[in-house]
Amino acid sequence: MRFDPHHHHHPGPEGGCCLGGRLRGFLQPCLLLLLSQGASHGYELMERLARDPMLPHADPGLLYRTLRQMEAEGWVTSTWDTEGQGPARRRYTITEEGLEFLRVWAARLAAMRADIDAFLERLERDMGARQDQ
Amino acid sequence: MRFDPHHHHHPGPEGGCCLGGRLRGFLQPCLLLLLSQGASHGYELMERLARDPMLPHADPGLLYRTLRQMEAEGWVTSTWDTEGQGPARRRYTITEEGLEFLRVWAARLAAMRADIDAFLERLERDMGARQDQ
DNA sequence: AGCCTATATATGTTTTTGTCATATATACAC
DNA sequence: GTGTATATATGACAAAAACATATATAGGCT
Repeated sequence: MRFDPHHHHHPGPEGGCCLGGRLRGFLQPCLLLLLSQGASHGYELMERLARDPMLPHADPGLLYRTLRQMEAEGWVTSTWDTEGQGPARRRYTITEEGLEFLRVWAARLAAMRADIDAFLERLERDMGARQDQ
Repeated sequence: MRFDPHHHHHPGPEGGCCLGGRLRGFLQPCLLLLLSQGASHGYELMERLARDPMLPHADPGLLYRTLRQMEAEGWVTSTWDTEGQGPARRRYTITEEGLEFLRVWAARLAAMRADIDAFLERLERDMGARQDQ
């Protein structure tokens, strides 16, 4: 079966992380997380994202562009890989700066989690009070 | 002292929620939360956001446009308020649909929180393993 | 009257991010 | 050859946010 990016339709609550599309720039740490486990190329990263229930699906256009941007930023480096069958792959490797950026994202996410908690608590209190009326 | 939207510069970790700007469309539930506590107008909402350490600061342009959008969506209604001194205010009142939308956001935030947890846990495991090498 | 500040709303432009569609090329199976 | 899988890339567009600016009312001060 061909990998079809148009079979996206977020199948519901069963699988797929809901942060993609909502949390700005979240694709970058997701790609860095995968690359921290070993070098890879765009098509494979796309498949790994699609298979992984903890990570959001990515549009191919966005994915390839994001990888190029990350290279420009210095988070990854790339080399052409012509070994193996099929068309040439651009093989991406994470850099030390990329790992550092991933740690920055971790701190950012922890802070966001705290903010979400505070917001939800307040909402619950307010909405609860509203029902009591 | 005049209310200056350009004194934004996110003063650091001391105050202000970091979700603004990162979480797409988050301004809407923030405004609805404030409006659920009573009708208000744009300028006042802006000041309340700026004062509230749990909510993100909003650019005036974005805030007024967002309020008009929310009215088009049916989450709020507005009437001109010419009482009191100064220029006329557009007074916004939350609707039943607005409250419902706020509940939808609550569910969305809870799901995002869970996804952040999962991501951070995995990151910690992976980065921990990397250090052990 | 003229000027400044506070109050209040609104529009215009640009950047970033994400979505959707499409183009291009290699290689293998039939 | 035709079709499918693999692989990368670009173009057009939409939404949200950031940044800049425009407009108007009203009160205080000189």
